[in-house]
Amino acid sequence: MRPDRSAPYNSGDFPRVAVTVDVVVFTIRNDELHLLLVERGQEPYKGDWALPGGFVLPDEDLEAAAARELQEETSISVVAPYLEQLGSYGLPGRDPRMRVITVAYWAACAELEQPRGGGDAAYSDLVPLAKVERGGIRLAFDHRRIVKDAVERLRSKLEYTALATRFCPPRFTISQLRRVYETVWGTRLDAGNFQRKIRDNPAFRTVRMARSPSGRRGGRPASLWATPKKYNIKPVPISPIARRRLPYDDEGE
Amino acid sequence: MRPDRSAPYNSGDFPRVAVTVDVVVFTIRNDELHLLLVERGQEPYKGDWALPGGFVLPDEDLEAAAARELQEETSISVVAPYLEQLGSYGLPGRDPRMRVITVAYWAACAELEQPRGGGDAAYSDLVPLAKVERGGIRLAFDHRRIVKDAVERLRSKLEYTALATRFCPPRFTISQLRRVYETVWGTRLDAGNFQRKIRDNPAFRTVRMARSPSGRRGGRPASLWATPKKYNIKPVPISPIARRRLPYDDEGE
DNA sequence: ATAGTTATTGTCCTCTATACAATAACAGAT
DNA sequence: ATCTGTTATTGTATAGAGGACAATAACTAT
Repeated sequence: MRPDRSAPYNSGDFPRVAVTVDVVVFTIRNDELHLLLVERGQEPYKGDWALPGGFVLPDEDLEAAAARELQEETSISVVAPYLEQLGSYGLPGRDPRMRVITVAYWAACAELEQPRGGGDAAYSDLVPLAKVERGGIRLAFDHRRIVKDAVERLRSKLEYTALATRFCPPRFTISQLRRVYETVWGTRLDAGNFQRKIRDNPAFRTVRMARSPSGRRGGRPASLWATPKKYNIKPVPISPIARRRLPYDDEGE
Repeated sequence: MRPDRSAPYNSGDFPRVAVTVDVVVFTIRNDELHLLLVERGQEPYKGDWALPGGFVLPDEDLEAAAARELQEETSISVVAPYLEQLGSYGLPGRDPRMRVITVAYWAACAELEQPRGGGDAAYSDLVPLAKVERGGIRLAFDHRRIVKDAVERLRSKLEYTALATRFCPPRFTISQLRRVYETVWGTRLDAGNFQRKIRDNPAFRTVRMARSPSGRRGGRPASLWATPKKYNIKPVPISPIARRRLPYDDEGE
């Protein structure tokens, strides 16, 4: 007997579930991809790390809820974050207390301030993704799975959008942008070819007459580029070593 | 005042929402892309068409719920359907009766039986997508939006996966496969080049020694291919006229 | 055998990605 | 000022992918 969608609702004739949003917040710090996590102060999973998140409010859109969680956890310093829905996770038992379905989002932010420890929410911190992937961090609920999916989405999205700019300040050089790709993909890219890719791609825009100061060690000053408003760009593989693909592995029929 | 995720739950301390799944079922019939829709027998939106869907049961995974809805609506005839989560839709007010968040899925099926009219659910039918896109079908709730997103995902996914095979019977010819691409994308593809793409792509597998009978009008018999187990393939653009892309349109900075 | 039809392979040509070399424009030391 | 080291940017040559279109193969029907 399933409740029929087309029947009139009687309050209480549908299963009781709670809906939350969780956000995987990515940022780059010291040329390393980081994740924003909060330490759980309560059971279950007390002492483990978790994604920032919480209930969706009665009159709040899902994306608004995700944006709110992002704001609450990162204070004022978020400059034009990119926020996208990742998917929903609702395995029965993923939360031992009750049926909770979570709508996961992920965000890409330029340099974040160091999260202040306590406050309303639990203690929060930026954690290197490498540490999480290596298993050096205990994650609550099914958050490891969510992080894994988010990372895959992020890496893949760099290939065919201008999203990488969201990890950069409003004005940046092509070298800085290249570092983003190299950091997120864990590869090295040919500087010359990368330059050309960006220059010729209409999704990326240069700022006239603007040049960055030369670095501490000299070097020709680079011209400055600005983050575009939209992220979809011609699906031009960015790079010489375009992201390494796993070998194809369809086993038999 | 937001309910804090890390606080212990008291039953009732979280907002009351219902969670449903809706499924966008695609199939190809007579070289035309069709959608499975059900006619609503109750208010709201009585008489309009809606996606098949319903509540998620208390101990049911989201994907299981979607698979169940797909089964219930298509009877036994679904051969190895492809089912994937599309995303969640939860704008307050999308259902006038109460707060309902729906997790949308989409499916690609080989030829379906003609849906039997009444039964447990409302009257259901296969509707040409073209008719929906043209506005010739009134869709309930935000289902038009969901369909739009699903169509975009489907079209895009054909580009870099072997998903198109799911619209074919277990054994098919390359020409049949090409018709799938042409139908879904609304384009014409060069038969020779398409042939080569499939032949050289390790994701697609031919069946040794098997040949299709020649058509009613003669013609060289084609060799037969089988649907692969996995769908991810090298991201080789399938085609000469690889799917038309919209021109890039980032306006100013 | 001939014509009509569909499947499959060949050919040529253009465009793109890549490796790698060369040049440009700076800082700092001499 | 000149030289050296460093970073940015442009050039060049080559291999490969994708596409237009021609040619061949293998059937059915007459």
